Amino acid sequence: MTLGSEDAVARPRLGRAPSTTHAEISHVALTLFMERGFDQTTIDDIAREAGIGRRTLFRYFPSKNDLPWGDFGPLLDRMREQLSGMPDDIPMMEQLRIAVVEFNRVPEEEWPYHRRRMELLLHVPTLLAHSTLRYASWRRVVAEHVARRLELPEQDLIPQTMAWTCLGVCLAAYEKWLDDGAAPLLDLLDEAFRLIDERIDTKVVQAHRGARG
Amino acid sequence: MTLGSEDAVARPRLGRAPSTTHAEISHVALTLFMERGFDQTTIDDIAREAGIGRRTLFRYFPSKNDLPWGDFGPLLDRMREQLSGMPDDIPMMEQLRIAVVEFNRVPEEEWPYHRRRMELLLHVPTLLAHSTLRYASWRRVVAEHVARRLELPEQDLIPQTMAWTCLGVCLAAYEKWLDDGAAPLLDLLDEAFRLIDERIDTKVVQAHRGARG
DNA sequence: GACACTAATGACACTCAGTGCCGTTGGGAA
DNA sequence: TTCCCAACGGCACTGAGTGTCATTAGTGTC
Repeated sequence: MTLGSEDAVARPRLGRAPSTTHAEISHVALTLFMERGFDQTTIDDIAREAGIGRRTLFRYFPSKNDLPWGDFGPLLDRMREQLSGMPDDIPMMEQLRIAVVEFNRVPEEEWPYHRRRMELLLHVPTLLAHSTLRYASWRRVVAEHVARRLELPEQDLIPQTMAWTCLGVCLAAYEKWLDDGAAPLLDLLDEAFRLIDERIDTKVVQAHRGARG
Repeated sequence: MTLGSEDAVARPRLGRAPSTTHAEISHVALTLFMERGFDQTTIDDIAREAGIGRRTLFRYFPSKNDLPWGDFGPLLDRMREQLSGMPDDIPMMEQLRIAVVEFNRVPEEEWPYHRRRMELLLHVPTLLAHSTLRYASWRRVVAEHVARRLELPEQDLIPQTMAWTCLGVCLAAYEKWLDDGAAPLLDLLDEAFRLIDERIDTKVVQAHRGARG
């Protein structure tokens, strides 16, 4: 859930060079969004501030809602690879915990932007809604892994529900991170997954017991 | 997750009478969306077909994305009441199952529309995204109940995660319902909740055992 | 039946997101 | 230098959503 690296990978030396990067535009947008609010910032404001044409901005990002996200695809690929390369002798929940924590690791220079990013994504209704589409591909990665691991079809109830649960855990950890501001994100995520791993099989039992006793 | 009753409750007999209802507009919209596709249907198309002005349509629904939903608020209130009035001697997961099944009960005359509605909400990206905002209030109701029941703060990890899990279960059941088309929705929901209730405490253990053994 | 009150309606104008089109720009290769 | 090609940016257009305001149509009163 971070912005990812610059786009400068290895251009096949042909045609005019790009005049900017996803990261640069995203940073400008994040700053303006935090200053004026998401709805009060127009695409023209951002384009002007970034020193590019409005039309160009829409070539980098398909919509205003995508601006805070930066470049999401590569991160997802990395997580998929990491999960599929995970040794089988690790318990599933632990695999998921490790992969999720790793997925959320952000280069230090991105930290201030990452906080703004998540602040916006979780609290601006429009962005909250749009995020669903990103989360859907993320959940897919989790569901795939769980399905493979438990030898079930991906569409089965267990992998699907597990993916939703993982997403919920992550978002709860993010909320906490934004709230108290002191604890490092990765610690919170790690802790949350351990807690769920430990309690997920007892919380329902507790409820039963509480009801029966 | 249905459209709910007509708006004709008990108008305080003053001023001009409304010329239509949420349900009526929603039905017109659902029909057009299914015929031409969501993106290919404009607000003007719907207003014209419903025989009202474009401006009037926006007084009934705040956005195009809200058209399939109808009137959601009252349903949510009903579920909240039902959960809070639930006897304590019923296990929590069973309480949730009953409330969720009841929440999804739809009057028979709504059935054909309900199918279109869910088809759209789950498969049109824009609507899928927008639904998040509705789901958020739904999750809140679940989280509130779980928190009260387990005597935890609502913001705690367990209630939050439980709410996400319930949402995931519901959506998985809905997907299945749309897919095979034969089984009644309420049966699928009931079945899914029972399955999760039964397996949620073993699935992780299975994974552990599978890994260790 | 005329009048007053009030709420719903619809027409108009406006902002802004997003798209298609097309001529321009500038870096690398021949 | 010239050619090639991708990135750029301007322009015009569609469609969602909003603010404003005059009009319409019920209800109660005289």
